[in-house]
Amino acid sequence: MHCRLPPLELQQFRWRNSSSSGCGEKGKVKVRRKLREPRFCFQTRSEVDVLDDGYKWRKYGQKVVKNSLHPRSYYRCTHSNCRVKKRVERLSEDCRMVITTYEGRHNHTPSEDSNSSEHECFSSF
DNA sequence: CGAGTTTGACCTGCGC
DNA sequence: GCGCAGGTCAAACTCG
Repeated sequence: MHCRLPPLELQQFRWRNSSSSGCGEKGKVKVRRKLREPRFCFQTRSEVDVLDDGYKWRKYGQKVVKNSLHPRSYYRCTHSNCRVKKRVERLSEDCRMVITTYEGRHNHTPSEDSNSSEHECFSSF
């Protein structure tokens, strides 16, 4: 049963408001929502960081967290209409164990497009 | 040439 | 109020 939820849920999501000084043209100072999308945490034991779930992910950041001795990777769905994000963290105790946290829901079919694989059996938050 | 990856800088929230 | 930790973006670089 690798469905245990790590203490990641304690973290809150915040969006950076484009309040770049000097860029008065921005105007979009309104916060991008506190992000109320569901989250799906998965703990998988794999040698690879990214699991090919059928979607295309683009890495947009990497940070080292104190909780883990390994850096955490941040991925984003390449689809323009899909703002789903994925967080991949490696356990310090088990470098073979990776925690994949999905944020949001895909509003499109996987890149394969072979069939609408409704593998959304994720525990709806 | 384009998409994707990498790395650093910057910002925000929370704890002390 | 300040410092720390975590998260995101943007510019530059690389590979296909």
